[in-house]
Amino acid sequence: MFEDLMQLSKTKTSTTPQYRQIVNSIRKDISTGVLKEHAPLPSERIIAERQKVSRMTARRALETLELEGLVYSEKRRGRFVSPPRLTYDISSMVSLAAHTHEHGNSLEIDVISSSITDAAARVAALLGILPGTPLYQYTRVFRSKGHAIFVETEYVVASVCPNFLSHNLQQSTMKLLENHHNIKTQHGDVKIRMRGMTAIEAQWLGLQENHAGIELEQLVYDTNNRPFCLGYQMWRGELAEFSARAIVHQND
Amino acid sequence: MFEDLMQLSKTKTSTTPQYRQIVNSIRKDISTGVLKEHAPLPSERIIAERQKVSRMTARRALETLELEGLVYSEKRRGRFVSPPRLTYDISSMVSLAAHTHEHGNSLEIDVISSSITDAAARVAALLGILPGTPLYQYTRVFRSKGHAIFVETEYVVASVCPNFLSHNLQQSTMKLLENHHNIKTQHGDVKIRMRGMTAIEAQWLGLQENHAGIELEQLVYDTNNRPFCLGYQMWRGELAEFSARAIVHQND
DNA sequence: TGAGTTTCCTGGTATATACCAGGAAACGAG
DNA sequence: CTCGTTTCCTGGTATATACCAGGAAACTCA
Repeated sequence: MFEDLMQLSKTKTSTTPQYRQIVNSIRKDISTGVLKEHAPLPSERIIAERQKVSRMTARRALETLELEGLVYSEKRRGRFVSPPRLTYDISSMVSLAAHTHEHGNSLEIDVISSSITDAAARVAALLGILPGTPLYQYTRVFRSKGHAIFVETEYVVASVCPNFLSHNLQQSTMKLLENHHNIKTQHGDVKIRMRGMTAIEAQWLGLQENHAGIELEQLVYDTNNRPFCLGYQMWRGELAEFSARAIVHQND
Repeated sequence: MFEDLMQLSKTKTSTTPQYRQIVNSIRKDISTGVLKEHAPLPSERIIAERQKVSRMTARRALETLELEGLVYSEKRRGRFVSPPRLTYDISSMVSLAAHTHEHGNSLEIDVISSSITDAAARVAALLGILPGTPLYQYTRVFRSKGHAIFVETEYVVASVCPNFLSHNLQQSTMKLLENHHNIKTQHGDVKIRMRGMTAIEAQWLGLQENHAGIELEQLVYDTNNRPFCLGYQMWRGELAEFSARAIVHQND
């Protein structure tokens, strides 16, 4: 199945570590299209055998490719070539679903859970409400062509949108709130940071624990300048790209 | 030196992998302040001995903490506790140096290299100029309290700012261009993505190759809506946090 | 004292081996 | 043909060992 791969001339005399030579060879196969997106990579054992290295060395090579973002692994299924990144424009807070639809990539949304809860201290502080205030809370996984991209958990102040959970959550929250509850979004404060995934996040996305990810925290304000929605998105780091426009001087 | 650490009761019968138990114990030491920022962690060999595991298992634990961003390693010097993240506001494209100064963290700037070059194809395309057009190019490392935070390479169209390199580059580029060349920044298009560091980037920051980082690409436009500066910042992923404000509806 | 060398300790690379758990495909019986 | 079992293959965890290269501190000689 991989007869054409791994035939590189691994220079024994080189000072480049063996695992890095394997990395370079696979990287080349990916960039030249020999290995296409979502294609399975040869297993650790196969690489070890072909390249005449120990399995641990082959493993190190594959883990390096994961770190670089060229490869992702699904728990005990194998490793695969990462597809191109999906750009998320944080300046326009329109629905990502709508946005990608325009560009030909449809996004599927799985609702993992939804409930009404009491605000925890940290969430309450950000939303400017008292701890214990009722909130709608729901978690959704976003996929493209069946492949999970990110998982999102949102908290919406319950008082502003009665019966929120009776709606179909497989759509943009901002549009839903605008259409059904007359809440218009004014702006959102966004924070972006990198971190390893928790066990549960990795499970939602079908990845292994500690997969590198990018967390996007969104605090959304209505036209009264009051925060009404707090969201946390956890993106697969190798798939995410965020774009924004920073305005410095108004050009009149 | 670490007598007080690592005295956890590693539950042999638990299904939690041993290396994860070590991770949890160290994580706790960090969150409770037993290990403070930039404090050295026990070495792989020490942990192996103390915890009665093989060195490779201890190593795995430490690498997991690096993935989580709680720990960073300097090549062959050891591993250290990561300091809190530094937030960079991409909405206001004021100098990061000025911004952090207000908040009490001064930033040191090391100019690694500076020169005048011809625009490569990719750079030219983004700047909307012809390949081969003269550009000023310089690379700077930004540090806080002696610790490297990110490295930046910028390309500035040479025709708009003669003798650019004669200025002291240890300051904000935007302010320098505004003060000395009358170029006012109108806006910037920013892209943020995660990726492993290249060998040279890791070297600049004193980290090991493939350290997880966040790349920030900035294309800066003047008040004539013409791009004049392209910058790439490579941040240590565990130290970076980016904030932005997305405007949806104008509130008049 | 001060400059050069030596020694120790760090992580980096690498091998060979072992067993486990879970996904998936092949197989086999109804 | 379909449902359940078995078997194979995947990565995940873990050990014990070996040698290398480079940072840093100690040590030593002028």
